[in-house]
Amino acid sequence: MTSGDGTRKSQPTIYDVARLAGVAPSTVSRAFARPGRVNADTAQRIREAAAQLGYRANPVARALSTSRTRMIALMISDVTNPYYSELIRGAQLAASQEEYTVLLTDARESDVVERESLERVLPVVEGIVIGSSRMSDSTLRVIAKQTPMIVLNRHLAGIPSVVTDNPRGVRRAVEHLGELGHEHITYVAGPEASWADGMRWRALREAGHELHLHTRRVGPVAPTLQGGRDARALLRPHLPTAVICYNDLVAIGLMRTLTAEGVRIPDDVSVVGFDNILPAELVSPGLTTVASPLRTLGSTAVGNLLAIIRGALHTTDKPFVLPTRLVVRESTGRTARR
Amino acid sequence: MTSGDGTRKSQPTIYDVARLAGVAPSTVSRAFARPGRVNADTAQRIREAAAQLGYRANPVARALSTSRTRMIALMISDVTNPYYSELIRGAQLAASQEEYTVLLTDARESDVVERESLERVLPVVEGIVIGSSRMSDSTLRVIAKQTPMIVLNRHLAGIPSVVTDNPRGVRRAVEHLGELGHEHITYVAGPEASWADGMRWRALREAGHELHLHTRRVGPVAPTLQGGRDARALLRPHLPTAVICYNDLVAIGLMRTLTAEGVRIPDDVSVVGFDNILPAELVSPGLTTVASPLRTLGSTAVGNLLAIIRGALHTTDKPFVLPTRLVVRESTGRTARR
DNA sequence: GTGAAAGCGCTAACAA
DNA sequence: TTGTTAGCGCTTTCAC
Repeated sequence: MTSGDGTRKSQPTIYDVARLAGVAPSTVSRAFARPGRVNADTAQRIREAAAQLGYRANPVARALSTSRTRMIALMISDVTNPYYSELIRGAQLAASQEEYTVLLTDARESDVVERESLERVLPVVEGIVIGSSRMSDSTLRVIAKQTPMIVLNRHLAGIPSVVTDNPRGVRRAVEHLGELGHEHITYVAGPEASWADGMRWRALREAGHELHLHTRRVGPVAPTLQGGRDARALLRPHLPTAVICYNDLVAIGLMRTLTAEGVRIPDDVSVVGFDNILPAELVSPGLTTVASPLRTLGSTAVGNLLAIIRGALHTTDKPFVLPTRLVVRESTGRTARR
Repeated sequence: MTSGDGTRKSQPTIYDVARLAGVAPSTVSRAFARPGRVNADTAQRIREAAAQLGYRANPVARALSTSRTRMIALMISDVTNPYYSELIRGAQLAASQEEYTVLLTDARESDVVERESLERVLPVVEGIVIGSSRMSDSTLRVIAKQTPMIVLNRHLAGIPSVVTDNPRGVRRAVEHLGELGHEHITYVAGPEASWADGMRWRALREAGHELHLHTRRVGPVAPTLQGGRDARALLRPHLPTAVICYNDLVAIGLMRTLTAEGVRIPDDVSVVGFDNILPAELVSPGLTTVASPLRTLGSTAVGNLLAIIRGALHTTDKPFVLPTRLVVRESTGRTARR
């Protein structure tokens, strides 16, 4: 079969190798799959023949008969968000270690796109990690029934998950702010559907209570730069001295708006984010943030997924918790006011 | 076949649908592939049967018999680099429009990883776009012989490519600097293997010549933040008043180092980058940069690739050129010195 | 240890 | 227009 410009020489098949090596095709197959079950010298002949012909197994054919494609899907809401860069990297790392390929499905912040790309990808992959999704818990459960699945930063009873230790991270941030003399902390909330958002706010309230700091919640806003800009309006009429934002993007958007108004950070207001994405260290002042181990998040998820695919029965229903740490930069400081 | 926890109910096949609809399997196949060639009511029956069973064609089986997987590969050197975020987005956009899936292969800045992931992915895809690659021209040509291919920001005789209009962009940057009173411009070079680097430096020299500005080249440095930091040392003993960097990351790295030293930007030195990645607008001062239409770059590449796959004979050998534009922010200004 | 043969689910001739 | 029949390239019993 030809296509495009010119003829593509079709790859040699297992039959070509078999003929050249003087064995049956099934023996060739065996030689690759279970080298132990074939005579040493036969195997040698086969390997030589294969090398000579430049034989490469056709993964599609293999997948058809074994129904193992050696592909997994990673579903995220927006490739463009720096949050996912490191996560993708981690996922790829873990996958390639076991010779798996990861199919990125980017929802582009749209649920119809999410559905479509999922449908396209689902029948091809052996499992899926949900990096983020707009789908409801029940929809996800339906899918999990069909294919191995693991979710990130979300808790779904019965479905294995990997999450970051929000409570501890928040606690550290609150302590930090407390030490700097702040008495009130305002939380700028992210999407209500976000499990992490709920966790963060709850942890903040609790930590505030324990440490005798007042906490308040405004929002929700979109988890984007624009969301951060929008948050400015929610901070009127009295600008708080300390605010913790749903994520770094929101924090950065807010900081920029504030700075443009002439508000000084951290002198007038301290700002804290979540995740520690690359821009957090690039902006001025540098953003203090509760860092997630993004890369590890990706690799752990894939590692666990692969284990499940291999047949591991994930006994525990508890989420796999990854540690966070507070990265202190210049966006937080002792308040001049009050 | 079961796997993992519990039994996965196997998907209905074309045979199930055929039986339920009371037709031959091939008719079912036809009904989906060429609805025109089947009776309206037969088609209707088939569709109903399929819907009732929840039938979904098995893409693997389809791919095996047609040798069309509806997948293409996008090869990049580093997912973590913000440069690729928008590019990936564009590629996905164009691909999903034609119901193709894109396989991201991330070289992680390593040539062995690049080779491996390419090998794994090549037999599965119908074509490949080279976003960036360490491979030599001749190696790429060998691959191009086997599969449709399109390269970005690189010129390979006989292989279709999409590039950004560096000359014009550089020209605009130089004019801008000239208007601000600068008389010397230093170029911080990127990787020597980079085609874009050569283009940029050459265009800079030419523009400088025409506009009677002195130009100088230092480097090369790595195309990263660290590269930008390293570039600082190359700017001794006399800090130039204007520098153009290979890309935004280098420019940002350099700016940060400079700022940390107390050098004022743009008062002491003006800095220009390339690409206009997200952080360029986030840093302070905002980075003046020659913007590439990143998303369009990705979508154009994929669009052209898909056209070739469909059998378009790409008559022209000339690269497809995309326009650039100068985005002026705060990192450039009138020099105080001289 | 090796070969023969059937089959994975779909498409593509070729007949009818 | 529809059904019949071979495959696509590989894996996997099951004999030998």
